[in-house]
Amino acid sequence: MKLSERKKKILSAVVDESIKTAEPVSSNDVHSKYLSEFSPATIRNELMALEEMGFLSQPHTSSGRVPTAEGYQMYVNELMDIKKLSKKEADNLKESFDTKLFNLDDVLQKAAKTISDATNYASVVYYGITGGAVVENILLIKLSQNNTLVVVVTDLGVIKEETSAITSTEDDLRQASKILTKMFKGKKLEEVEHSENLITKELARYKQIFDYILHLITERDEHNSVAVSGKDKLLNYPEYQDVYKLKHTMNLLDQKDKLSMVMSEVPEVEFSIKVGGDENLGITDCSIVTTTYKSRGKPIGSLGVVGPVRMDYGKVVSILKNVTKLLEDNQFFKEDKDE
Amino acid sequence: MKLSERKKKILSAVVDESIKTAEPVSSNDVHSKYLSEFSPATIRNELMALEEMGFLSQPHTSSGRVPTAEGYQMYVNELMDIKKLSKKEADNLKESFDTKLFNLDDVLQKAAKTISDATNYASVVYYGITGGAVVENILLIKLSQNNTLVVVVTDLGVIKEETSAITSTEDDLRQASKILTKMFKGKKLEEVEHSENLITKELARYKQIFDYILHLITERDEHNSVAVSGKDKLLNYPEYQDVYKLKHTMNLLDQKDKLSMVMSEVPEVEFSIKVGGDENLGITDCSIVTTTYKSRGKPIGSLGVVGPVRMDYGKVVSILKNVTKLLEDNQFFKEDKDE
DNA sequence: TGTTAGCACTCGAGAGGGTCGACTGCTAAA
DNA sequence: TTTAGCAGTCGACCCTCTCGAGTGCTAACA
Repeated sequence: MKLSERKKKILSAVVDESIKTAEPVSSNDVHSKYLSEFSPATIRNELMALEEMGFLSQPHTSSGRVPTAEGYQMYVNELMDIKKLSKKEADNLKESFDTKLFNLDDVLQKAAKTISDATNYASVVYYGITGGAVVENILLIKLSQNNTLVVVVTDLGVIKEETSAITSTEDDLRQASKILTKMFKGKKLEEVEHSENLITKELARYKQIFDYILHLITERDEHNSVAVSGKDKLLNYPEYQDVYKLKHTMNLLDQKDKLSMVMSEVPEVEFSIKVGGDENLGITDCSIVTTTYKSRGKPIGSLGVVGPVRMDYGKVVSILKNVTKLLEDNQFFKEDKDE
Repeated sequence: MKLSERKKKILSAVVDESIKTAEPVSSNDVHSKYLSEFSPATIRNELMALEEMGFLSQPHTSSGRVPTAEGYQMYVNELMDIKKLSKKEADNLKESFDTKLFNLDDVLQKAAKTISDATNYASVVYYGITGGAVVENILLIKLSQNNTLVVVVTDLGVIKEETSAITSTEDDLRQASKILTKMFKGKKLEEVEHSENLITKELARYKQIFDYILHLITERDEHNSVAVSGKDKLLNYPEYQDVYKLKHTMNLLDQKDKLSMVMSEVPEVEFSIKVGGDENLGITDCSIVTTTYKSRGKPIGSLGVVGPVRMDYGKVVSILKNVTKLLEDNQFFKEDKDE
């Protein structure tokens, strides 16, 4: 569907104004605030055409126009200009995303919070598209009689948890740590996950520990690979004054498995922008913008923003671009690590 | 203010019905659902008297009655019967509050989630009324070139965090760990917090590490001692269909410092029930039920529930009682620890 | 042929008015 | 002291009317 230059300008104007005011946009609004070179009557004719094409709709006969999902989609695909962040905004982002963290979950959570604070929408950060992390070390540390701290160090950071399930002696722990590290060093997490049949004779003693580590890695893969932040921010938008819709979108943000499905798709283009949700997944009344981040040239996870359909896509895309860069420059995702 | 037996029964009925239906209660409701031994006219007379006393109010002249904050307060102070949980409910609680965790933050978070899930309101768990935790061990573990895991083990569990700030050698770390453990073993966290002047000659080398541990302990005291769970549950109550009120209460649950103030008060009675919020702190449109939990006979923290004024106080109190018990029976809070 | 002024038309928002009925307060009898 | 009876109140709901923002159409204009 080809659009004339003028139609593009007018559609852009309507979308921009919609994003700003959350109200239907009249021909006069477009004329006075965006395109004074065309008279309201001309604009009206174009609006009619754009409505016919499915990009705009009227809440009722004598009201202004509102973009349809298709209208927004056209906007983000072809019309939108991505605002580059000002130096100050970029610096703020950088500062807030302090990269000193060395725990994968913490890094994800921090990235999510940074995005949410910068965009003022809810955000989702996902890790695990191809599970890029490689085991470097497995530590077992006795904390007290019944508690052992298990630390799995990977090249992408630390996964850890303490437990009371392991009651071995310190000597045993040291021994087990050595064997396990030797066994798994250099392997990807999902390789570890599927190595139940690897219990050798020498490892049989440490079956309890082995099982725990499998459990730890599996569990984190299933549950802990999605960080969500800023759900409450949705409260501020007029489209979510309707508590019913609010609940719908908030519920989505609580369903880690559904989020995983959305976030693990790797789009062909840099950004996937699902305007109005995803029919197949039963997601409505919101838009989802996602992009992937890489380590060693391969996508290993994704960043996303969830907000009203009337989202400031230009700003969101720009912020996601920045945070992707910050994340990829993080000591653990960078290709040329100084080790 | 003394109430006749009959007035007590009627006020109880009005409050119970209000909690159930969230609608004004008529004399007929009370008569038909609670007290058929009195005629509606009699009940009307009593309702008038109770209104005069300030326990009830009418949204408008010809409507039923709604309890005032004072009405609820009277109810919780003198009239309410605390439902004992059924065996099954108690078992469910116990099961969901699995005590295998050995990290203070995790335990608090788990307790908060247990309470929120059981009550269907938002919950807050606070630690630090008198800071009961005593240092047992300080571990410094090299994870990679730039990353050291710092673990502070106390008798109440683990406080830990990893950092890239410490770049000492493994030998140094081992040494520092020994010195620090010796120095702080048996001390309370707040004693550690105020020991900046303790840098001895032998410790001077490890100033970086020392500073980090102080930072770690101080920070957790300031920020990480409040666990909140179930904010979203508030969405389900009719009083929060008004997004403005919802925001107000959700904001409260985000302000950790304000929550700390509320949660660190040790009430004289077992339960503090603030009906309608707290004027001094600017908290309105919600009720807060709190109780303290103990370790070694001393209160060290508190559990709380935040919900609409029309809260099922009886159920909440009962659940809090149960969780307090579960928490105090946790391996780390128990007096007779098997160490 | 594309653009624009003029104008009749549409429809939601908001105000005003009327009915209904739930529930009250009062009165007077039991 | 309790209760039946009843008039009175007021919100909820519905209908109607008015107002005006914004449209679509037509005819004139560049």
